[in-house]
Amino acid sequence: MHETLQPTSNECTSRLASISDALYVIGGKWKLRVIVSLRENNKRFNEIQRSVEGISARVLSAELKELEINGFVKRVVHPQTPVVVEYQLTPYADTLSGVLETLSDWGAMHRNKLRSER
Amino acid sequence: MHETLQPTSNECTSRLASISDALYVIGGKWKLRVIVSLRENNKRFNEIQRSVEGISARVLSAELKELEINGFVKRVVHPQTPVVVEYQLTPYADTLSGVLETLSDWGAMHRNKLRSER
DNA sequence: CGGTATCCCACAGGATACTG
DNA sequence: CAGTATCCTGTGGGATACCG
Repeated sequence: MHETLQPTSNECTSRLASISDALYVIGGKWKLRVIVSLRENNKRFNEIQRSVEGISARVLSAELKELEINGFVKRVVHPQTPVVVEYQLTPYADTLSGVLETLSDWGAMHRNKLRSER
Repeated sequence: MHETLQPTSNECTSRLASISDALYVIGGKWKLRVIVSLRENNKRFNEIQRSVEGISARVLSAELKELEINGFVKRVVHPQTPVVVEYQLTPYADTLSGVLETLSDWGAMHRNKLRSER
């Protein structure tokens, strides 16, 4: 059961498909950033918008809807006055922890590499 | 040194930045797919194009250039006749292994989840 | 084969204004 | 605050043709 020295072509072809599957739901410019913001305990619409630099209300609204449809986010309305809306990550969103971790670790490493090169 | 139960807000803010850094170079529709294809030992232009479903020559050409600029790919010309061009992943591209692995694992898991739900 | 050149357009997404 | 509506632009990227 030795592994990962050099994956076979078939293994890699399926990797290509799996990567595509992943990118289909969490790809794009904003999805992961919004999720990370939610993990940061930004739960309110405007909080999220402020923390995700550059996203517009219209786009954030759309992204949150997609994330909800795909089971990552739950929209909770607290019927007080004034009404408070809260976005929560679902347990399913936690399955992304590994992805987020390796990606942000890599991003940090890459940034450091660039800095040290200049 | 316990960790990762609930990251602090600051840790997460920097995660947001790191994720953005990562997405800046490997985000977008094609970058990771092209890299995976190269790992699959597709080294020739047309091989890559055939394996990455849907990519056009123009776009693949542009992606390969960006990947080269960012240090993931090396373009090697073998001066035979006819000339053969080969694209190779650099050692630096290997630093993406973890990202690719978690992402494709997650993609496979997600696909299975969707299938079992229908 | 390994691309480049052109042309074109759908659509992601920004800006701004507005609403309950 | 939590969005929606409108309008508009940029550009990612497809199609096709062509070249050394």
